[in-house]
Order: sequence, then C-alpha cells, then structure tokens
Amino acid sequence: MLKYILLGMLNYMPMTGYALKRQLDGSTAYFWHAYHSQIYTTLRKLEEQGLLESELEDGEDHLNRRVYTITETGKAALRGWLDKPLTDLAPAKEPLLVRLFFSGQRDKAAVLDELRLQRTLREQKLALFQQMKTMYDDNPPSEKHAPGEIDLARERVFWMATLRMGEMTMAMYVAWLDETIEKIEGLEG
Amino acid sequence: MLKYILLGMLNYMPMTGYALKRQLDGSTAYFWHAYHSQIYTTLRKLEEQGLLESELEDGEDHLNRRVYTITETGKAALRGWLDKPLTDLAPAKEPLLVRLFFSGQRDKAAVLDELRLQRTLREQKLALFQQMKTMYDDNPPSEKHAPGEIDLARERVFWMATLRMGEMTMAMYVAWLDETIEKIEGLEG
DNA sequence: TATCGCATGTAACGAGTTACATGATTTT
DNA sequence: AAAATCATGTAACTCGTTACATGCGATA
Repeated sequence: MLKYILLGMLNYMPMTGYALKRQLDGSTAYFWHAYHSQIYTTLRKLEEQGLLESELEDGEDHLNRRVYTITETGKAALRGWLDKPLTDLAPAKEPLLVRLFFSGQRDKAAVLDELRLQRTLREQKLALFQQMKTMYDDNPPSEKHAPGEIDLARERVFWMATLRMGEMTMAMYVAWLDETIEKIEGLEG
Repeated sequence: MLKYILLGMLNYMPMTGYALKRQLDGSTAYFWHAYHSQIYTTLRKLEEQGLLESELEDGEDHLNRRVYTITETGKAALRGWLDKPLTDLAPAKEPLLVRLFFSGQRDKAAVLDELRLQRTLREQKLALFQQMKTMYDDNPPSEKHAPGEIDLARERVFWMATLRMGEMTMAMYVAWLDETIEKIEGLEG
C-alpha cells in the first residue's frame, strides 16, 4: 500500500524521502502510517522496478538529498492500481477493542483509566482535524488550472473527504468511549 | 496481538485451533482478523514458550484434534499484558481512504461506483452487528456465577461494548459515504 | 460420487516495526 | 557549545498474507 502512496505523492511533484515522510505525516498518516525506514527502502525498490527515478541534488549545500521523480511506468502503475476498485472491506485491527473484549476480569478502575486516556487522545485528534479543516477552508486554491495540470480545487474535495472521515471517526470514538465508560462505571467491583 | 487473543480465548476454555478460528470469526474478527495459518503457527509457538499445553484428543472419531489449554504461565502473560494500558493511538490503516485521497484524477463514475459498493458492504455489516446485538439481548446469561468462575454477565458488558463499536463504526462510515458520494456527484466531469 | 464442512498444517513471500547508525546544518 | 532539525540509510525481526497440501466424515 505504501508503494502507491509514494507513487501518488510523487505524482504531484518530485520529492526526497525526507520530504515524503513529512508530507505523509501531515496527510495520509491519519489513514496510513509509515516509518521513515520503510519509506526509504520502498523508494529504492520502486526505483529498481523502474517506477521512480532519483538524482542526488548537488546544490550549494552538500547534503545528500536524493530527489525522486515518478516515471511514465510509475504513473501507469498508479493509474492501474486506482482503476481496480476495492471490492471488500479492509480487515479491522483495533488494539483497544481487543483489550476491552478481554477486560471483564480486570480491575474496573484500571480499565476506566485506560479508556479515559484514550478519550483524551481521540479528542485531541478531533480538535486537530477540525483545525486542519478550517485551515483548508481559509486557504482555497483560487488559481485556475492549466490543461494537463492537476486541478487543485478538485483534489481538495477528495483530500477534504479524508479529513472529514478523520473528524467523524474521532467524534464517533469519543461518543463510544463516553457511553462505554458510563456503562463500566455502573458495574460493581 | 493475535498471541493475546488466543490466550484470552483459551482463558475461557480449552479449544482446538479450528474452534478458535470459528470463535474469532464470530467475535474478535470484527476488530482483529486472523487467518487459520497464522492461528496454527502461533498456537505452536505459544506452546513452545510454555504459555499453552496441547493434547491430541483421541475420541471415537479419529480426527486429529489438538486441544489447547492455557497454562498458569499463559494466564500470567495475559494478565501482564492487560495490566499494561495502551498509552497511544493505534496507527490507522484504511485502504479506502488511501485510494480516495489519490482519486482526484480518476473517472468520477468509477469512484462513485467504488464508494457505492463500499456503502452496501458497510450497511450489510451494520445490519449484522444490529442482529448480533439483538441476539445477545434476547439471551441474557441469568445463571449466577460461582466464586472463582468467570462472571458471564460482567463479560457480556465488555463484549457488547465491542459490538456497539462495530455498529457505530459502520453507521458512521455509511453516513460519511453518503456525504462523500453527494459531494463527488456535484463535481463536473 | 461429488461436494461441503471439519481439521491441520507448511512454505514462500511481502509488509511493517524497532533498533542501530551516521553526519551535516541550523537554532538556541 | 549543545540541542534540534535535516537527511539518509541498514539489519534483524516479527507479523501477516497467499498459496499449497492433505485427509476424514457427513451430506446431497
């Protein structure tokens, strides 16, 4: 999956591995997280496969900045992947729910502490998403796009949809935690 | 993580790998999915580590049924894990959002088809969760539990909370899809 | 007799995580 | 002078996925 995220990002513009890491942390990390170690190795692999090309940027500073550019083959691979729709649900992986499922024999106070901490974390994320949405709304890309160029106004609709999902997910999670905390508080012991 | 799911399940009663697979598919799979191949290999590993013991059940039928039982060491490992609370958010992995993020240059109709299919799938899951909740509610475990035994009524509160999460997640997802589909329908091209 | 459900496993691969490792530049 | 940020990578490991493989018993 990371493969296509990298191709997708480099389809907007050439970038270094480091820039990609920062870019991902500020956008796709909310629905697909990756470590820098995996990013660098995947970039090398994609270059070997001919989907990317790289150049050591020898500017004034002599930092070893390797800039990756997507190739035509890479663009085709990205398009090919996007053209094959998802036909099933992604298998869920929710550590907190695993823990809660088996928490019947745990100390009630400990469970509540854990849930309340999670509530705080989710609420922080919720605030972050709301802030990001506002930032986006305040900076609309008013430029008209040239033919052949990427239509940023259109892209924004899709990016905003993922942000909105983040917002809704966190709000739902907080609501569920409130409900669950209340139910567990009602238990004896 | 699967390690603790298996320990958690076997903490209720001894079971075969096959039974565990079915058990998981009917409960924890909604927040932690696993293939049978991984279940069998993990069970072997846990036995090597002394957290489980197994016996070939030589009953009337000569099916090679290997029944796993949790050891005291296994119970301690499970408790130890449950006692260490989660202090962070699980990194998200949402393939649909990855695809949507990079779908700005895709054919509008193709994107809508994909989202509508996902809507159907989530709605089916939603109906399933609601049905499961009703089933649970109709069959309350009224037996009093003996001291030292597992309090099923209490367990149920935790199990129901995970079911409720499944329900809320799917409802939220459907609502988000409706919203998103509408926005994309409004785009030109 | 053919297929379905029960029952168990291995092998190869790919994805993802954690830890280790280095060195330059910029800011405090 | 120290700390933070920029910048890139490797190695070992664990986890997860896909495919392959087998055989019994019950049902259709």
